[in-house]
Amino acid sequence: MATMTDVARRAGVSVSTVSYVLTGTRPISEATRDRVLAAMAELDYQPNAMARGLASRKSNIVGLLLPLTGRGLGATETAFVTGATEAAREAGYHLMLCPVGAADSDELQSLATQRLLDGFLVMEVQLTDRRVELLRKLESPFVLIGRTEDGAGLACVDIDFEQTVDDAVAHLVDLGHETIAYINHSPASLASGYGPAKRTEAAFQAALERHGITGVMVPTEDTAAGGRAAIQRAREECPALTGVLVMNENAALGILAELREAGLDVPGDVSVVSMVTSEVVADLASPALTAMTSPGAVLGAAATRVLLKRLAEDDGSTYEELLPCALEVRGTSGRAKKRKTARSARAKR
Amino acid sequence: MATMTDVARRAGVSVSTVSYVLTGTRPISEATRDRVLAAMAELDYQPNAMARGLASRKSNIVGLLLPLTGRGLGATETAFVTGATEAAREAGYHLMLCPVGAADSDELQSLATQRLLDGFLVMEVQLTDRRVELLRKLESPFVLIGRTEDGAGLACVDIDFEQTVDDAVAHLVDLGHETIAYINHSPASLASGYGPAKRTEAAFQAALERHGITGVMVPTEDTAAGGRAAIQRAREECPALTGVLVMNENAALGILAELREAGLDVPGDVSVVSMVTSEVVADLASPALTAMTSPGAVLGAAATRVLLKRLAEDDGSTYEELLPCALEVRGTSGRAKKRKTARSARAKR
DNA sequence: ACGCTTCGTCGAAGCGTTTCGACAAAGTTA
DNA sequence: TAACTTTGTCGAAACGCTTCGACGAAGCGT
Repeated sequence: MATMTDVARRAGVSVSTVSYVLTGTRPISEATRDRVLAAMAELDYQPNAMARGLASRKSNIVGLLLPLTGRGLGATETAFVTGATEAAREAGYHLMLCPVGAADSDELQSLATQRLLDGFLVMEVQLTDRRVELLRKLESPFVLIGRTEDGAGLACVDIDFEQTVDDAVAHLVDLGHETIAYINHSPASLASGYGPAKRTEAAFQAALERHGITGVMVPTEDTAAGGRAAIQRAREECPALTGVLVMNENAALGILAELREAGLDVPGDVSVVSMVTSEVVADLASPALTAMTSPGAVLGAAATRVLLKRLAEDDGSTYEELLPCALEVRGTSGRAKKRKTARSARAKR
Repeated sequence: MATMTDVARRAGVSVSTVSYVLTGTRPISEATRDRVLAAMAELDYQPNAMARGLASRKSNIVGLLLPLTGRGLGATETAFVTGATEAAREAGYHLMLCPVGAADSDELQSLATQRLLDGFLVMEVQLTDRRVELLRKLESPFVLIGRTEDGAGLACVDIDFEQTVDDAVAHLVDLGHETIAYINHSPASLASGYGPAKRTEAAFQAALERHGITGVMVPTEDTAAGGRAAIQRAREECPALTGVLVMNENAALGILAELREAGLDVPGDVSVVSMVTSEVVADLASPALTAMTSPGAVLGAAATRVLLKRLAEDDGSTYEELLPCALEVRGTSGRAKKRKTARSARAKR
């Protein structure tokens, strides 16, 4: 393994000169630069990352903090990871996967103090997240994917849930739907203050009022079975519903199956729109799901770029970037049936 | 940020002593160890990873090589990554994601030469993979997830495709199926010599002969739409089929949908068994897929442990570990219909 | 009481870079 | 032409750790 000293000797210059052509920190004449470059090529020289890191106190590695618990990652999270990884590599950085949940502060503390990582990308952010306080205390640069309760002094990149709900509801309203169910995440995540669940809940209520239509909200587990149960319950509570908004890919497929088995046609009788959904899963369904496509990879890349920019400029200002999910109309949404129920519904009271 | 010198001063010992209590390389008396430990605690000392790496020429980081191309990772690959990450962390290692496909040798060359990583986990291995030659040439320890044509001198961990096919076919045969279609990966991957596709193809043929039953093999794209097309074609080529084996999760869902729309009941008329499938996707289907559950996380963990063991023992011997997929009977497989076709089929000739 | 090994500790020499101050040589200004 | 600035290069001091050789102090057999 050739070292910088070898290169220097071969090129007939000092090591510092070699370092300068490598880093571009000081001007070097065309002639010497060429000699040095040639020597490097001949020796197959590659700078030693550790030595570099030690001397410059930066590793060119960023850590991706994500809880690796239970059933593993969904397609959206995965896209996020790959997007971040790609973006990092394009900027000459590396990405380290750190299985660190909101709970393991010790783990994070030692990670951040080890000086192995230049900064952090934080996934699965809770509304109040101890990792955030900790990182701030340790003065480690970081960017959140998601948002905490109070975003002051933080940099975050997130999905624009409000906009996404608005767009989804608007789509259904445009199609003539006047009674819509919102199948949210689980009661547990709602109770624990999981951001996306809370935000979309509020946005859904607001959208209902704005459009002057009615709806129900039913929380559910993130599984196909959960979706089946939820749509049953929604139809009991609100038999007139013709539109369904689902916050979860897995539940969405269950809903489709349940509706089919109940003899209802999708989108003929009921329209289903899936929120924050990956294209792969949307295409898995039959018919393919009309969905708000989550910008997974784009989000990951955006977060990474924000972090790297902050590292370069030593910038710690507040920053927020929200990306909406794009409506992708596929096979599960269509015009609402004519409201022959209007009269009978009134008669019912 | 406290350094080792600070700790040494505070504990009234030399830096080397501190180092020894940290690494355990040499015996240290109970008394001094305690003093040093106390000093560390008081100063919130954390060893500097870079300095450590430089001095010891090991980083405690392993790289995970995976092509990050196109549609992103499937659930199985994702499980693999998380399994590997977890296993690494448990052993005090870190995991770096390296988007390096079989093509980017340059990228890999510099990665390996930089001395940033102690070893590599190689995913998506081709039957002849340039990364393998390169890593071997550079004398970087590595473990394959998958297998190359010739495994001599290599360490690899892989799914036992032969066993998995055997088990799946046996399951169908036990249920009385005598005509089975095998929906494999795409023609392109077959042509490029993608290991799993080739191996399962051969294993399927062998299983057919062994059981004395008939079957067809149809390659298909890895999408729901691909699955639909494939099952149509399979039924044209072989109208008597009652059992289907699918090599792809996404295609499996398409097959289910297509059969349903063709008026066939699953598992009443046709049984479907999905190979190398993640539980999440299997549960997404209605009815839930009978599947050979891929040991994603377990595989990832196994590969990591093998790599770490080789790092520790400087072992470079040939090694192969094959893990089968476990049959998980869910809702898409059942007894074959009585063969009233037997006579008419014979009459046909 | 003698030479032995073993134990516990220290000092110093790296590990391969970056970075700072210094300094000739060349270029610029007045 | 004197007095500066800029350009290009060098040497040496970090960076924070590991590891090697050395060595006094015990512990052991004889």
